[in-house]
Amino acid sequence: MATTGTDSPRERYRAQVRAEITRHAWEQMATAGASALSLNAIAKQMGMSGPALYRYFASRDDLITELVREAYRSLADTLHEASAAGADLSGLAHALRDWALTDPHRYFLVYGTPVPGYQAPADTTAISSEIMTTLLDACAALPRAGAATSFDSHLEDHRDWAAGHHAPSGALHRFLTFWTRLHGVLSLELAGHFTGMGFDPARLFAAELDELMSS
Amino acid sequence: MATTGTDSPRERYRAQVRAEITRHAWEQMATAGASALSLNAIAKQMGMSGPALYRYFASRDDLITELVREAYRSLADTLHEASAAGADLSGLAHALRDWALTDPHRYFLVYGTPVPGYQAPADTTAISSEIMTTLLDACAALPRAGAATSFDSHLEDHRDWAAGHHAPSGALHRFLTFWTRLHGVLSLELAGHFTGMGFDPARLFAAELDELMSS
DNA sequence: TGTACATCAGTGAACGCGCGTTCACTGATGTAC
DNA sequence: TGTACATCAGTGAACGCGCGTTCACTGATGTAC
Repeated sequence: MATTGTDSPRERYRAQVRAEITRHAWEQMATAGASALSLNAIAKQMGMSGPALYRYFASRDDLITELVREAYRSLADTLHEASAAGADLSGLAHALRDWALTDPHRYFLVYGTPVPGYQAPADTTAISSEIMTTLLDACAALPRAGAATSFDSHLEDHRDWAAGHHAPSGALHRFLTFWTRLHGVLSLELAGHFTGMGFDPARLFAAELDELMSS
Repeated sequence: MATTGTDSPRERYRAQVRAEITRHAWEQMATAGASALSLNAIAKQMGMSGPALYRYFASRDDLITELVREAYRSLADTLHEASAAGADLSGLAHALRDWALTDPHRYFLVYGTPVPGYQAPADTTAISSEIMTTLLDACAALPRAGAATSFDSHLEDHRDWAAGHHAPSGALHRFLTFWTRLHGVLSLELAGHFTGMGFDPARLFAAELDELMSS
């Protein structure tokens, strides 16, 4: 027993090839879109035969699931790191924006048009709530300005989703507006709906963020 | 010359069949998603052979283009009608929301994840600016509250997109926040990102709209 | 009103294509004594 | 250190499938005199 099962040469090799497969999958997605993802095309690009990929992924759906997982994991890590480096809610917003601009297709795979019939695996919802918690912490750390609204009290009655988090309902509300407003700007920007309009989307993002931080 | 060329029986029949094709196309889209749209499947559903559809659409891309056009046209008409019936910006927001909830796939076809390589035809951008104009009118009709921001003056320098509209930059700003914020809530709601969270998305939408109307 | 002709909707066969996936196999890599 | 065996990555052939699209055709509908 020189090496453990999880670190044997073969396991390491497997992990490398798996990573190379998903790397090519991301490239192909950026070129042809999420729906055009093809195992055979990826194999060809890697100089392998098509069936070879079945050593690494049980099916095409399995590969897509892995991509979704990678996308969630990457965003959660990005926010964790920013938070650990002392970023406040504004810092997290910029980390989110940078992450989205780095690879728009990755962003859309998580927050874009849903694929009918595709059901996200359980562990991605766990990562999703990691992301929520990080953002909620940052929201709760901000001083509360303005009076409580009727939506605040509605949230007080429906706060199960903020699993165990003790943030006041004002922070929950701020988290939701943070999420929806920044997603609104980002997704329209990434989808190209501002191209040709002339103004700088980064400044719209900044303006929305300003209002979020001071409300 | 009993009937004009645009109203001959044959032309009328053509228009009917075209409409039936797009009707089935929308159904298929709701079931299997935009990328799974298939001419052969539509033909089968209509009890026709596949090649028959080529009398009505030159190609699959041509059909998709028609769907995009229909979606834009439908939204523009919806907002026009609401506006003509005396709706203010808040009324337009509810018309938009109702329109989106009626057929989420239609909404996503216009504002969702872009299909790489697909270029919208010129006339849809014309309809798109009809939509903008209607919303801008409603924004300009609202009293301006709050001081001008630096983003307002940035917009003053880049207002070409508001083609010929004489709205003050504050109205342009309000239009952009209207668009991005409501799209943020709507798209996340329609994509199912709020399911299981417990709160009522309609109330979040209303809360955001309240803030838009009073800022 | 009736006949001759043109238009055009729809069919069925056929094309090439790339897809996901299976299967039996070869050959290299790692393991056990 | 060397041999015998097990594991497993990758291949090539093959499967059935549905796709978009073309083509030559039939038959019904509309038009012109």
